[in-house]
Amino acid sequence: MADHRRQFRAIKGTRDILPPDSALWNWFEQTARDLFESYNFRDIRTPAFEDTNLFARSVGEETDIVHKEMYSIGDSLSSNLSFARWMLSKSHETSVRTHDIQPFWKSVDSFLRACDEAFASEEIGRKGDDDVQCFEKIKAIRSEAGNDPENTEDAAREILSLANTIGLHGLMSLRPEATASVARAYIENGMQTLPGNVKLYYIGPMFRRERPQKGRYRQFYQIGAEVLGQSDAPAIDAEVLEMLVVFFKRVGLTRTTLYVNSIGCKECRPKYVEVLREKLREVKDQLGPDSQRRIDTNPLRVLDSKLPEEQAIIAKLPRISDHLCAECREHFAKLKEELNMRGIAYEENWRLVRGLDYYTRTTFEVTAEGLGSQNAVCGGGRYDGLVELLGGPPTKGIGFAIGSDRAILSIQEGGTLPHLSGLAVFVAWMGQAAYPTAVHITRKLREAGLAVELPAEEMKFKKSLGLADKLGARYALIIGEDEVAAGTFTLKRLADSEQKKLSEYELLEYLESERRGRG
RNA sequence: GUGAGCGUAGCUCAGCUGGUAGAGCAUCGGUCUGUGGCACCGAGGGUCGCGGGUUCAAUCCCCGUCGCUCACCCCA
Repeated sequence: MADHRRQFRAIKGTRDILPPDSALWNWFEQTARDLFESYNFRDIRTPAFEDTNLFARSVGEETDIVHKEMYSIGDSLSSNLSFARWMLSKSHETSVRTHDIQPFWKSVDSFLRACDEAFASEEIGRKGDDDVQCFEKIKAIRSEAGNDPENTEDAAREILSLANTIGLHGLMSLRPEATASVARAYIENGMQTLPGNVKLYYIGPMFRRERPQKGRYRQFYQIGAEVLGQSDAPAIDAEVLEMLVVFFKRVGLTRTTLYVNSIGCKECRPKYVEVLREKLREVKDQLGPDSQRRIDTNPLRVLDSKLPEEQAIIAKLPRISDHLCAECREHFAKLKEELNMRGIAYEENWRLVRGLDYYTRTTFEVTAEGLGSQNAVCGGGRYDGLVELLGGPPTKGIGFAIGSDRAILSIQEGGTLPHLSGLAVFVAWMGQAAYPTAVHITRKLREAGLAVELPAEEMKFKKSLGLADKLGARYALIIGEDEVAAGTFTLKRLADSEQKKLSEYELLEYLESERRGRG
């Protein structure tokens, strides 16, 4: 018996994309394919899940993104360990709030015990050397910190980050993005030996364990492109941006804005971050609690703050454009020249930053209308450090990812919707004598590439036409006694009721040319 | 993790200081056995998200819970 209370429903943050929306999605993705191929990008399909460490390393292991925001499966160590780690981060939060470090040390001890047990279990063969090293390190820090209460804060943070890396061996995660996967595939398949720059694109679902909100899902879809190779010529960046702009134009997403910035390289950015941090400390008491926290954790993110009362302060902060090294400044200037030459409209946004270390120089973002606070439909940038970070040869890279969910939402909320052709022909047959003819001609029409609906059961003629109308068919093909006797078909155009008698040959000719006319 | 708003038919919603439910659209059938869109008539479809409390009586009031939505945090 069906129990309404226990009906299955899509998991939080996931959804069904149904017709007719799914046709819009297919068109959206096909438009990307066609366009990207014309820029000589090629499709790459990587697995939907990968070694957790791939994502952990690319995203920076010190962040808690790994444990909070990814879907991970197959933990080879005991769930005890996961629980102990969770307790550890909880008690750290509490310690920070209450300024009482004692509960944290207790959690550290029970975490170490959990490690001991996990290492000693039958799964010991699967633990990594890294795990043991981290384990020993935590032990060392823990005993040291007891003697030096000055540094407990730093020690705690280090322990947390070490703890987060233990037990990741054999752990797999659903991909939260695809750049790391593409970089991994590039390395694994020796693609650096391919001629020229390697230009790849991908289309598919990604997974992040975030609270859903407007345009934000736990399973969401991205269309991305990456250029990997030896060159970091600004023209590559410009071509990627051109392709992006053309894409948004082609899908009718007109009210978009492209923001561009340069965040320097590993030489100049750290210096800027320090300058920024210094300045932020000076104005600390004028900032909200979130921004105050970011001064230490991620000063660049302060620039992102949306709080109205902070805007005036942020406007006076030092800008990275004044702190770029000569090479980066040159690269950015050339990029802007290229964009102008290509007639690409953009806005320079010095507050557009990316937090992760492997990002270099060019960053960009596209925002669209009608999306509430989640208005970015595309983000990207240069990541010259990533491939090497993942153990590959020194390689330059740039790429972007378009959030399809949001982009399509924006199209639906004010863009120009494409006219997507649906059902071409509804075969309105009546009388068993007409049925074999109906089956035959239906197959012929389908072979010619037309979408055809053939009712499985005989219907009253009026119903038949009514259904044809409701299904949105462009034509009704009428086959009854008269047609069978005369060996012809009656084709009725539903839009204007125009009707003509045709032979099979004429019918196929007519409908095929009509189809070609529709593109 | 935090906050706010909302849960009544497939969809959009109504429901009066509390008297165990309605409309429009959609679906199906009929008027209508060779001509759709219109009109008219009819039908199916609901333990009013779930649990508890107050009450003679709860869709309505109270508490809890689950779900959805939006925003914050985060955003690779």
